[in-house]
This record gives sequence, structure tokens and C-alpha cells, in this order.
Amino acid sequence: MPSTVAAGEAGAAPARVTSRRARTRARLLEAAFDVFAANGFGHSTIEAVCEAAGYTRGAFYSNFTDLDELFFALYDDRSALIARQLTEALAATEGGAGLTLAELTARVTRELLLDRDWLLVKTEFLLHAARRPGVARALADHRETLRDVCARRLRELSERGRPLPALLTDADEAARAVIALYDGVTVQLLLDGDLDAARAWLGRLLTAILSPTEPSTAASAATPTEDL
Amino acid sequence: MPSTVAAGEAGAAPARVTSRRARTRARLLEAAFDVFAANGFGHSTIEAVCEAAGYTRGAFYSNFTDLDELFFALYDDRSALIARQLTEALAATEGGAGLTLAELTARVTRELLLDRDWLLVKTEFLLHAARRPGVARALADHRETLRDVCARRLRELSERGRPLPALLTDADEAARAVIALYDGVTVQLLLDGDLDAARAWLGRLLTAILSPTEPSTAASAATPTEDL
DNA sequence: CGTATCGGATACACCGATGTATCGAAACGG
DNA sequence: CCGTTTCGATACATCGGTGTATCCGATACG
Repeated sequence: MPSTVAAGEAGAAPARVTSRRARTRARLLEAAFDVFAANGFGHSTIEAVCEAAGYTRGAFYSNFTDLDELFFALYDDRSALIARQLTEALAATEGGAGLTLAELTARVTRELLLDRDWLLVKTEFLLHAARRPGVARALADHRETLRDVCARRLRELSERGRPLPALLTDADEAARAVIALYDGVTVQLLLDGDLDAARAWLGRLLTAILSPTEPSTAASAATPTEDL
Repeated sequence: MPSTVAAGEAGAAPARVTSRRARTRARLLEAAFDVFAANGFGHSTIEAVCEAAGYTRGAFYSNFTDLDELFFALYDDRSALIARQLTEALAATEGGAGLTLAELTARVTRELLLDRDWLLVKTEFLLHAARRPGVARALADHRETLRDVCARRLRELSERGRPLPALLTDADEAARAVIALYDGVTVQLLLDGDLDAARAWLGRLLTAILSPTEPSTAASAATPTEDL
């Protein structure tokens, strides 16, 4: 069951599944990605996707019921792929030495900030999920597994002497901060399209927030939202 | 000229503009906000907006040409309103004492993280803009003015002895970091809908990234993305 | 290699949204 | 108040996308 976020196939699975089916399905997903990236999900039609894939609508309805379902499947595929890439990139600690902070940020930056089209589709899926509690939970779960991967590396880091900032209580929270910064930089990248700048900026932000704070000032600003 | 992002009225302005027109226009925008928040811009129709506003499509075509145009006007109005609120909130330094870091974060958190519906619409507008270079630039400009407001307060702060983190070179960059964190927390809020948690989390993140870092570790991690 | 099943193409009926042209009524200026 | 201008409602023609039913070629399996 390689589904990362959830299931949701079209109709009951046929008794005899040919491999041609898998090909056209893959092509449809590929084409849908391009169409969604270009026009946005809301302004995309089944016909446009089929035409981009080189099929007629018959092929679509044989594989999916909705555009919604295809959208979900598309996100499922892509996000699983990226999750795998990130996990591998962070797991590759040759020599057993473990990652340094610089390496960690560099790898996160490299693996996660890929192309703008994916960010467009991903963000649109976020909005899609935000309006459907079930999908939202599934997406949140998926994000949580990614966060755990990140948290594990950060925990290693802190156990090997590199202290985490005092304001972030544990590695899990530090990982949350990493995600937040990543999402924030994504917004900027969507606007200006400068991938290199976004990578550099994310790198700086990550090191900034993961660097230890001075104990004195940290204590005085621990609970900022209490008063006023 | 109260337009914040850009202009773009429907047709040439009539010689005699009644005030009824302004009312219906406002109502249409109001209704559009609700409809967009509920269904998403892409899945919203002119009819749905008009019905929600209590008009027929005739009223719409008398005020706008497109849904796109209405969307732009809607964002224009709302964002200008919020920009005003934020500016006022940050400017209100009674006694001339200036804001503390805790006050600053508290106010940003309070003024910017309003309701989820607005975040939905705002994010959708971001995607909308990301696909149209002209709109993207306009939106970027608008964000820049907000950032400047923030940067000014941060500069005051650092001039009154509160040091900025060494990894963020100046107040402008610190303001960028604030924006990035805000955007990042927005994503989380869109997913889980927990407004209070988002506020608290944003507050912690802001103080974390704006607190001074230890000089030693700061220097060693200054250029993280160079190698590897 | 034959045959049963599957997958995608084709054709059709339908609906919903769009845009325009026109008309009655409200709002403004005198 | 009354004429004039403007605003929004109504009616109409049209178009694009959807979903379904059906059919023929492709494919797997014995």
C-alpha cells in the first residue's frame, strides 16, 4: 500500500489490470501537473488535462471519477516522491559521523526547494485541503512524518554537542520551526520566482533560528504574548 | 487615490456617479469574500457572488467586467484595510517610549493573524498573482511597504540597545524574517485552524529569531550553503 | 493462436455559466 | 417636483464542460 496520504481509486478495481492502464494513468497525472501549474486547479478542465496527455475524455473517466480525485492522486504521488528524496538526503551520513548544522540546512534547502511549478500545485492543494477537514488531516499527517525525519536529525545534532536554541524546547519544536521557515520562504519564491535567492535566504534563516540564543535575553523574552 | 495595489475599474467612469453604486459595489465585494472563502476563487461563479449579495448578474456587469477584476478589487480593499490597522498598531507608542520586542511580536501577532477566511482568500490571491507577473510585482510592492513598517520599528528597537541577531545583518533583513515566519505560520493555521495556537507559536518563533545569537557559533555558521 | 476481457474513443444529451441587449425604476440636479 | 441620467433587473442566445452509454481495437491468458 504505497499510498502516502490516503486511498481513493476510481470504481471497484477490475479483475484483470493491464499495464497499459498504469501508463495512461501516469501520463494523465503528468499532464495534469502541467495544466494545474499553468492554469491553477480551479481553472483546469478535464478536457484540458486529457488533451495535454494526448487522450480523450474516455481515458480519464476510465481512470478517475473527478478532477478532485485526480488532484489527490497527483499530490499523493509527488509528495511521496519528495518525501523519499528528503529522507534519503538526510539519511546519507557516510562514515557515521552525522550531519553538521550547515549540511543539514544545505540538504533541506536543496531537496525541498525544487521547482516553482510544484510549489504552485502544492500550495493549491493546501488550500484545497484547508476546506475539507478529512483531506486537511491527511495532509497534516503527511507533514508530520516529514517533520519527524527532520526532528530526528536535529536530535542527533544536539546530542553531539551542538546546542539547540534555548527558546525552542526540543528537537521536535525546532523541526516545526524549520517547516515554518520553509513555508515562509516558499511564499516569497512564488512571488519573485528567484530560486537561488530563496535557497540562500532559507539557509540563512535556518541557521539563524537554529543557532543558540544568549541565555540572558532568552529568559527575559520567554513569554512574549502574555501581557498587552 | 486610495488604491493600494493598482487600479482597474470597469469601463470608463460615468459622468454622474450615484452613491447607490458604491453601496452595491461594496456589497458585491463583501459577498465575494464569503463565496471565495467558502468555495475558492476558481470554483466561484459570478452568479454565486451575485446571489450571495442579493443582486442579479446585471448589477455585477454594471460594476465589473470579470471575476478577475473583482478579485483584484477585493484584495485591494482588504489588504489596504489591514495595512492601515497594522501601521496604527505599531505606531501607537504612547509616551514616546517605543516598543519592546515582546510588545512588537504581540502586536504583529494580534493584528496580522485575524481570521482564517482572509488567509484563505489571501493565499489564493498569492497563487493568482504568482501566475501573472504584473500582479505579482504589485503584490510584492504591497508586501514591501508592510515590511518597511516592520523594519522601522525593529530599527528603533536596535537603536535603543536591544541588539539584533548577528546572523541578520540589518533591520530590513530582520523584517524579512518576520514576514517569512508569519507566512509560515499561516500555512499551519490554514491546515489545523487553531488560531490561538498559531498566535502563540508565531510569538515564540518571532522572539526566537529576533533574539541575539552567541557570537562564536554565529560566526562559524555564517555561510551555510557554500559547500556541499 | 483464439478468445474473453479490458481500455480508451466516439457520440449524445444536458446543464450551468457567460455575456449582451434592452427595459423599467431609482436617484440626482435643477 | 420633473426631466434626465444611471443603475440594476430581465430575457435571450450561446458556448464550453460534464457525464453516460456504446463500440471497436488492444491486451492478457489459457
